[in-house]
Amino acid sequence: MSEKAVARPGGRSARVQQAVHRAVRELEAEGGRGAVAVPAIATRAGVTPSTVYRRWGDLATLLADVALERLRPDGPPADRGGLREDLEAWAEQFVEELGSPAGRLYLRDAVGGAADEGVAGRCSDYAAEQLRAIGVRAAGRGEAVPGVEALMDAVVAPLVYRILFRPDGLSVAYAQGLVRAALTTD
Amino acid sequence: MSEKAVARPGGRSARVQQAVHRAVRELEAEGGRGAVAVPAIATRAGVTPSTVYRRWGDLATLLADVALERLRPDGPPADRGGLREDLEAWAEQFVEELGSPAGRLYLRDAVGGAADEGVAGRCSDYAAEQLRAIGVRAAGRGEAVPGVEALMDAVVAPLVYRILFRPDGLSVAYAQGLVRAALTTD
DNA sequence: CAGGCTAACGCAGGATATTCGCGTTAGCCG
DNA sequence: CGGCTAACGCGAATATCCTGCGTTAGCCTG
Repeated sequence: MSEKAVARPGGRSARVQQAVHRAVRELEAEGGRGAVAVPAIATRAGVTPSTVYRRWGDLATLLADVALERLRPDGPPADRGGLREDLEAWAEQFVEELGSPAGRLYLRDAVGGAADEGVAGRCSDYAAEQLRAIGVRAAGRGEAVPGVEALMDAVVAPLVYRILFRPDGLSVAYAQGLVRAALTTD
Repeated sequence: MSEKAVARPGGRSARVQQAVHRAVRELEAEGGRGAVAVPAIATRAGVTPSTVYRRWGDLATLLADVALERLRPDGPPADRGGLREDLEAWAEQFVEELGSPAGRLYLRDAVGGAADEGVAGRCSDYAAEQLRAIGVRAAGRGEAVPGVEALMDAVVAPLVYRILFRPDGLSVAYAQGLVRAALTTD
């Protein structure tokens, strides 16, 4: 199932996973996507290639796993005092993190994980969870909040679509426009 | 049905491309994604693997090329007499063609083409062109039409996002709901 | 704190896939 | 009809991927 919950959290498995993930990130940072190959990863992580193939199956699945880790939110979304401000701040960070060529690569890796179909779904769950937290906070302030599904359709989906299919038509201003439209058409 | 613009349209290059594309489709239909490998493709197409590698670079790029061909619209969008009806029909066909596991694969291939970044963009252009045609037709009838960009955000992006990231939350009814929301919030 | 138990690993060898140089060919063009 | 060039075929070298089998790390029971 999930690579996150390993059978023996403190043991060798966890060390190997950390070393391999780290090797992937380092190799990608140093030599770009072309330098990321299983034998090179294994060598840098201090394991044999067969270990990598056994754990992850193939390179695409490993990349999806690494991408999922990079896409996981660091913490709860920033609190700027109001629903609109919170959503705008969140969307701005989203664009800045994933709108870059590197960020686009992570998204592509998350989608491309062949064997582990659930990676993309969990990636989407991250965004939904952040939006839900913002909504709960706003509701606690007495604000009227749109549903998470509506926000996913109105904000997240257009942002992700443009990142993956139309990288040129993306900007912070565009993201903020999506947020405002989502809040006014309710 | 128009073939990709090659240097020598009627010559050997075009024949090789057709044979290779066809081999990819056949192998995928017969043995699934696992059966699609460059040597097998080359053998079936009657060429050598080196030809495939020289033309497309790697398997991901070739798959993106094939996916682009399958994603190309067959013709102008169906005319059902009204803007809302046309959009609903188009969205329904979109969901039925790309919401299947096979359709999802095409979309992923189009996104995954590494060297040829433009494939995803052209795929997006196909959708924009279809929506533009529907809009022009509606305008000719005197209807008020939303802009193509608005429709891309309100209809195409949510559909594609769900296909790639949340395959479970997809249905024709959902697509029609997107169309209606896009037409009422204007 | 010993000893068993099992998932995960290392190693080695083979199968498959990718890259490259070099000679050849198809088909456009004067 | 004959030259020119992009594209192809062939074959070898390299790299990557897969699998079986023995070994080890670390949890668990007593």
